[in-house]
Amino acid sequence: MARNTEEPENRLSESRTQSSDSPVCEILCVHTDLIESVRKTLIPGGQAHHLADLFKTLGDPTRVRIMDALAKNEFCVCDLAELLGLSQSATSHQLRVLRSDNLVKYRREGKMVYYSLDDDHVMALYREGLEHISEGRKETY
Amino acid sequence: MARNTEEPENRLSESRTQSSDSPVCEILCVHTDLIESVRKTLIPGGQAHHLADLFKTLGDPTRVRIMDALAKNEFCVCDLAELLGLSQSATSHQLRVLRSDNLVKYRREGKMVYYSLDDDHVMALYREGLEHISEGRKETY
DNA sequence: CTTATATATGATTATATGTTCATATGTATA
DNA sequence: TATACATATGAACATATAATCATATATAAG
Repeated sequence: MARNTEEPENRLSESRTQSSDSPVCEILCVHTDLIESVRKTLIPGGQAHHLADLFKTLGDPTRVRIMDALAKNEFCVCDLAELLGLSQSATSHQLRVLRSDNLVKYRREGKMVYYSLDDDHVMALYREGLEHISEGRKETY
Repeated sequence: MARNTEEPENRLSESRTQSSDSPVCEILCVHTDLIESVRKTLIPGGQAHHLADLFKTLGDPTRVRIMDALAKNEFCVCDLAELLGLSQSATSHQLRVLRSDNLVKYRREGKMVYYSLDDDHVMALYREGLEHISEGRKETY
């Protein structure tokens, strides 16, 4: 885990290399060893991109509302559109985005396609977000 | 919880009102009662917007990498910039975004400002996302 | 007060993206 | 095959946003 309680500890024992020639700290300002040690544990760029895509997919009000509806019941596209006041096209486009990140699954039944959350894991992710915003902060909207 | 296992149950006992006059299902195609019942439980638009903002904030590779670094240690802005290969300005801008959603907190120490994850809850949210993408799906990148 | 440095921020620009419109695909039925 | 309808999708457009650049603010030291 991270330590962010009291004072910086190992932080102070670092081999500082304050580059006093650069106007803004271009090379590095502090804690070389710490940086090098943490650098090895960082998420690879590809994974970061991938994870960002997942969150980005959830980062749209329409898709949140779709997720919220599907968290309560499975729905066909037309029901979803009616329920959320969206066009059929917009709904389908958004479902496609959710599908691409494996957030929802679907099953065909005749002409209709029923969508639902992909698994309980997705539900957990969604609820974790809900919890965060329910902590009494950022009372906008 | 949602039921999305076997066949639609209550779904079939609905008072269908298939509008056979509209070319594309504009009013509603199916399951009127279900829709009305679920509609009452839907997340309010403001909250949906708010939650989307939270996810959107996490939906950028740079911010994911910042979160990842802060999940391991607190860092001053300059360290973060060096660690992630970002400009000071870009780093600061992104930290501002993370701050606005209460994902990170900071403390001042002299000229420097140290950032860390806001709380363990944020860590849980981040890890929930990490888990999702680590399930062997979407092996792009 | 002046200088130096760490951080924050406004403006600009290039890129990404959500919706709409039109149309295509898939399925059922006559 | 032809028609109807549920869903999917490509193109276009308007809006959002991340990085850069320039500059402002904040703190420390002289």
